[in-house]
Amino acid sequence: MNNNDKYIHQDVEKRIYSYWEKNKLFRPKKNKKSFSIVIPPPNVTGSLHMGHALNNSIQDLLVRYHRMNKYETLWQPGTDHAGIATQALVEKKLLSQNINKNDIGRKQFIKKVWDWKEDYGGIIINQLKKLGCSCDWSRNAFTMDENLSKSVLKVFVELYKKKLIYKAKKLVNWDTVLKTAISDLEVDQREVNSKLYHIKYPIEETEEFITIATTRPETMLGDTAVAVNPNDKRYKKLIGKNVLLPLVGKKIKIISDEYADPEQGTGAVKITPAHDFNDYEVGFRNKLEVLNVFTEDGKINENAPKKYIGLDRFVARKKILEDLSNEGLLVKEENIKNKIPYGDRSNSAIEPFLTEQWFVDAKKLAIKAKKIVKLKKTIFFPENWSKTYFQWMNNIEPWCISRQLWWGHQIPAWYGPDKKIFVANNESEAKKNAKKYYKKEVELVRDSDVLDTWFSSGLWPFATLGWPTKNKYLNKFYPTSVLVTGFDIIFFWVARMLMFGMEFMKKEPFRDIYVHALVRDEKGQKMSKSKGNAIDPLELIGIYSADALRFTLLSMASPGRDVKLSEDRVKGYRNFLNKLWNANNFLIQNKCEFKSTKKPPKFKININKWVYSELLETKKIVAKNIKDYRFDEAARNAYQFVWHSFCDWYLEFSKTILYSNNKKDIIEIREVSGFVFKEILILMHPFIPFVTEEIWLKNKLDNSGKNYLMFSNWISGKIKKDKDFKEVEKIINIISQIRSFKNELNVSPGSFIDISLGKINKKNQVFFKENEIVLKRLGRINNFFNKDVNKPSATLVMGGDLFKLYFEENVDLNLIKENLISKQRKYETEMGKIDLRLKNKNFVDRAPKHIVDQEKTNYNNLKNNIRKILLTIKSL
RNA sequence: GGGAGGUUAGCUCAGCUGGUAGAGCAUCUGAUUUACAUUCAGAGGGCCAUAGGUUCGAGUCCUAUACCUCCCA
Repeated sequence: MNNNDKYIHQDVEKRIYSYWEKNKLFRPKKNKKSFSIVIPPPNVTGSLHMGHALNNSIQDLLVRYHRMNKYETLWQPGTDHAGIATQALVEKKLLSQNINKNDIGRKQFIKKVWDWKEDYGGIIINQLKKLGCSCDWSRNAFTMDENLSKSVLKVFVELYKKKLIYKAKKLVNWDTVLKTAISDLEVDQREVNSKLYHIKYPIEETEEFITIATTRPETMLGDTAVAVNPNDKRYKKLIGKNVLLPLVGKKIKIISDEYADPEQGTGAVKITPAHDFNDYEVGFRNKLEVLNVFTEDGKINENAPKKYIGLDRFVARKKILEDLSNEGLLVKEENIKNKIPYGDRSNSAIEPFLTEQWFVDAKKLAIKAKKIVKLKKTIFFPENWSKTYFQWMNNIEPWCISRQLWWGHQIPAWYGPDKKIFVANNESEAKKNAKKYYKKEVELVRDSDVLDTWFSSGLWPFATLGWPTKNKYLNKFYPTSVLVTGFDIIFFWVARMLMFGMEFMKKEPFRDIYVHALVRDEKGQKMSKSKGNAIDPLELIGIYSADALRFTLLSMASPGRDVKLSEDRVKGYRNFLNKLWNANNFLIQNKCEFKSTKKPPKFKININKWVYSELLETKKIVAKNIKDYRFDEAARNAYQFVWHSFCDWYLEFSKTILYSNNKKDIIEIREVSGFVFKEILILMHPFIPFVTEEIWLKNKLDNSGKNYLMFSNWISGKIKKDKDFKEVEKIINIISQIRSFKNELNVSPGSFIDISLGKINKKNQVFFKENEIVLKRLGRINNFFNKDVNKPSATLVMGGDLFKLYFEENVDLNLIKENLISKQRKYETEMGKIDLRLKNKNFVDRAPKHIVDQEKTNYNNLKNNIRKILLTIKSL
């Protein structure tokens, strides 16, 4: 065998991909029905990880399947601008060149970001291509593109007009490293080991103290009250009195509020409205002063006593504890576990921080978005995710959308001299409105903040299709057919697309939402770079091929399960590609005919009927499983058919004819095997596009570009399981039994046997004669005897008939006996079970008739088998 | 605290509206002039987490319990 016949995926993938691109095969091709998917836009700074690989393998399967089957298919690709991540990355890069972004200014900085994007923003796109993704790259979108930016402005302006966007001064989650507000979804609550400090606050005009417990003593500088529960007897008499705030020296009141939990800590809590969400509420109810003692980068500000000003919050904590201890006010420290909010980008502790920000009234937008799912116009797969969705939507909070960054969509709000807000699509429009309002020209200042990246991603399903401009794409492809995504962004992204889609398109953005699992390592650990257990998909592609990786991920994508990826699986599916490749080699060597025709050749040989029927059945079940989003099942069905039915059985059967002198039959086999194999390429293409395309082109099935695999429809037809089909099933059964029997008797599998047909019925005799060649070759049988001969033999019971087998080598009679006896026992216990069932009157009366009949038949068959076994044992 | 999911062969997982427990990998035994050693044939391996219940019949439905994973507060 020469090397040209090996499948070397490294040589193939690049060439095949550029062939697809060159022929513009990823663009939608006109058709009646339409199918569309928008890609979950990967972060422009990102690189392909296993989650992407799974997510996009699924999408590509769906897209290729529909594209092949008469759908005008669009897979809309793109990336998002990842405000914080990208800004941080470019900032860091500039700093390494000793450039501070504040020195070059906003405009220059943004230019630098665009430069960076030009150079590196395409990395993940190229990686998706390596995976084989058939996105329409001519439509590649970016959330900062002109068109998308226009949509963002329009949405902002309209929501503002509808009062669904507003500006407010509130406590927000503040990232002190990135110096920006973030939304509550971007906050990670992490359990950490902390200390609970018990601190005595002296009560005014007494010698007494009230002891409060806190994990954050540094915030006491901003305390404006101490709260106790109104029902807490211990503290009842103290309500209304003042305490002297230690270290600060000012008087604050002891108030009563339900928020104080008598069971927690000491039952008395310090209230710091500016630095705690709960305290803020308490402060609001009790009209307390809101005193901010932090700066935007987490240092103590000038509202605190002088000695603490400028200290970092954690340094201040230490210092304050020291000072309290010196004054004898620190009662005790308790080790506890509690949850600390962390920013998911900066990994730093998040501060509740009082600022003015822009908010979306998510509660109102959620109404229609909930309804559409409730009405099942949009359906989650697996359905259970809708519960998660509703739970979040029912408790949705205002969404903080402003970010104190430069990179992103700058908020289209301008301020007049008196801070009056003018929201408009552009500056001149804002100016016009201002002039109307002030009755003269005034200087306007634009809001310097940008919008949350998810705000623009929320418009993805229609903005990428050209909205707000009306166009045929939007008409054709919105609502999109299905969204394929991980459950971790149901809130971040899916819910927001549903809200915006319903508000602006009045229609759901997608019919189905397929939620897939997370990819974990083989031990079930979440993959992460920091743990070092991340498997790089590109590395696997390099070693085992993109097809192998895709097939692995698809076959493991069971609903509701995490995907635990092990390299062995990928290896196994690489072997599968090799199998396919070699089957093709075999067909070529045997001059099988590859024709692009859709019409199957005429055939009458039983194995041809059998394989054709199996093919139709496989296509049907695979198509059904794809429709049901059961990619694991679909992959299994396809694998089973190709490897076992086609390669292991059919091709082996076919050799009996191909190597014979029967010219007519040889021609039929050549036609049918070529036809079925061509259909296998079509069947497998959505799963393993590269190798199938390579074989397709190698066999010139493309008809010089007139017949693209990518647009070849799947075959369908009536599955016929006639007499011939059943005959082949029987052949398989008999051969398997002979092989198994030999094994049990320690007879070498390569040896030949003779079989006596002497005592079997006429029907079976005819069957054996008719399928003589096949049975002889695959069953390794030399002769069929018409009568029993006088030679040592073993008896095999197959399908209720007794066959005498004569071996070349000596077989231990005891072994045969043991074998038969053990079989007999097995049958007997089985019979016992059935007998018990049949004697149960309740069963016979109540179970459906066909079940009872089935049991009876089984019983009789077993009985018959045992009878024959006993006969044989006797004869030994 | 609220919610979701999981527990089936050594490992990773299927198992639909209840009707004799399956696959891949791994293991073991064997094969080899053959399209493929990235191969082929065969075998062993299961109290379906536990305890109740419904049912003629439960891996499957119901109720508890235990342990694991995740989400929200």
